[in-house]
Amino acid sequence: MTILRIALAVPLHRLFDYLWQGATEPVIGQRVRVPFGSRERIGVVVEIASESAYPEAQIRPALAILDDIVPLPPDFMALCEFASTYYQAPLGEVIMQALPAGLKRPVATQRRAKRSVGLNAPVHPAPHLTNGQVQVLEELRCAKGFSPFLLHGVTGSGKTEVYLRLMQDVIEAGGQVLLLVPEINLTPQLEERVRGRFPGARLVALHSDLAEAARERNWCAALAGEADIVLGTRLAVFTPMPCLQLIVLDEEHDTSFKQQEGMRYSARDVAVVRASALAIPIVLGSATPSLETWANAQNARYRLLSLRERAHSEARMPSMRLIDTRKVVLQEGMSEALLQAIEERLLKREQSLIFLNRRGYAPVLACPSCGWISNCRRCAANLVLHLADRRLRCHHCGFEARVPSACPTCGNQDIHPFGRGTQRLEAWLQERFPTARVLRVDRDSARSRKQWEIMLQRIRAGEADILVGTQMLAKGHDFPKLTLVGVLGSDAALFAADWRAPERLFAQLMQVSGRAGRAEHPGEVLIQTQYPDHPLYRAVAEHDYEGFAASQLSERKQAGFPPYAYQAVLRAEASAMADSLAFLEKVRALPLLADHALVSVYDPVPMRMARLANLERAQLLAESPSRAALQAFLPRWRQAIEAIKTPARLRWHIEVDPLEF
DNA sequence: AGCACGCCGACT
DNA sequence: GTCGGCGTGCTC
Repeated sequence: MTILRIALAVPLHRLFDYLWQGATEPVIGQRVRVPFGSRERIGVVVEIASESAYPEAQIRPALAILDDIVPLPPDFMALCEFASTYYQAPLGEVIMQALPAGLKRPVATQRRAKRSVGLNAPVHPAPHLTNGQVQVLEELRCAKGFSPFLLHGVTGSGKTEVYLRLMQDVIEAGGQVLLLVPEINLTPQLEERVRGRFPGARLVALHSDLAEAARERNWCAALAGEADIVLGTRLAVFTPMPCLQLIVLDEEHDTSFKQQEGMRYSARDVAVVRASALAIPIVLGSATPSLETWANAQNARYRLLSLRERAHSEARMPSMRLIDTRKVVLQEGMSEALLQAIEERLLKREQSLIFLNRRGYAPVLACPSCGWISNCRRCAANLVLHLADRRLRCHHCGFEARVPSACPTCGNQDIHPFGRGTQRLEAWLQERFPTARVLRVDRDSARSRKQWEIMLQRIRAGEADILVGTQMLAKGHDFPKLTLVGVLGSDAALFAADWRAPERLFAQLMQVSGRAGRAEHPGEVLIQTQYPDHPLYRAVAEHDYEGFAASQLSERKQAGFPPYAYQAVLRAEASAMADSLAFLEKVRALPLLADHALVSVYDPVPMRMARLANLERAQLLAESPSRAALQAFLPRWRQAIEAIKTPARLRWHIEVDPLEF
């Protein structure tokens, strides 16, 4: 008797046994079509056994073993098993989320083995390396077996060139490379640059924007070993690659590497585990590494490599100025110094960027006579005024309403927008500098990837003088004519309840500063703040990541926060907060905590965004100074929670290593 | 998660 | 009299 133990995409932490009566010999990692309940499903063979613990009469025969693709390789299966255990996610869901949609459907759709057309990218010659790059490469090339590296280098220091050289070695030796980038960075520019350097190699992209057929084609090319380079976002960390010999993860601090739905994994952490299991090198790159990664570099778990200078020796670091807004008169939130700096750029036909991380016209609409403010009825959040299309919008759930002409509570016609967003700033700047071409770049003006591409091109071509943008504009783009960056409204993050906010603010400010002045033009950064003496701003002004990181890490150590503690949260959501909290109280009272002395479980608390899309959310934090202790606790905890009878319509999930609370 | 089965309210 | 609401339980 041949029993196939099958992983299916259901939220159950178990495998399903099926009888195999076919002529072919089954192999672990093959896809199978099986009857499941009243319908058919695709699953993956995880184990092959000669008997089953399940009542024999209830075992159904598997319908077919699918051989349209080669079996998923053992290292892929092992990676999924790791993720399943580490993140407390059912193995079937982990495996199936890694497959393209077409391979999960039980009805066989027509698949054409069409080769993706290699775009004829212009060939880019390899530039000359700086001394720093040469040194770093020398060290990287000595790597044997599992070697995690942190490549720390300021914007423009030439990290990408280092990746490309390293990739070249691997490709020439016949290996595959996995190049992971944050969502926003996956632009045709990067793809073209990589293609241009390896005209003979096959590069495939894997990200969520890809059409289903293209994604499947690319994924299959990776699995078949035909793709030399896989360039992808977080989901690509699970791409099966039989000859994988190098992983590069750029902008490792970027939070888009964290999956926020379903299995909430960190693609960066999974990538490191994958490299470790395969005994291959992995390079994490960043100008502002996450504190977790920095701590790993400090304690020598990762090897730290630094690029200290910009690759164009004539391109100096931008000069940084903090403008104390307590002492100056502001016009629409802008200081005279900043306005003057913009004016100068206009005269010199250079570009300015005003960074304001707040979309819309104004963050809230309010009635001064009765105190009404525009609230989302589904969330604990304000409705943001978007004057461009006269709508009030919730940035959390997407709820929209038209702008009322009078206060809905008291009828007062004199309601006002409060605060400032990018739209308001754009309008004002256009009025203030009537001959300048003002371009706003945020998620509203650059809705699709296509629109975003067009905007990037226009900026690069010098078709805009003043850019007003959110963090969209901060990340990894080269604007040769941009020499001034102004930062507005960043003080709020200094005092946010979220203890990771300073880390994010620092990274954001360094990143946006990096937009100023590349190539031959020196850059200038003006940060408007009421706290010019705050240590975070001082560190930013001095380009002092290391000092900032050291002080943050010592604070974290003092407070017992990650990376000096390991965390998992249990989150519950229901239509009433009382239900969510009551459920978590029940979990809190579970007796098994006594067995896990090194694990603490705190009291249930409402989440920071307590109400989202009509769901009231609360959470319970589990914490331990030992990752092993937490990992031992989690499966037992999860099982005990599963046994609790949950009130109707209450949903819960566990998130390991949460980034937000 | 689906999807069936099952038991109570307003409709042709 | 039935269509359908979503609570409950099961899936090898």
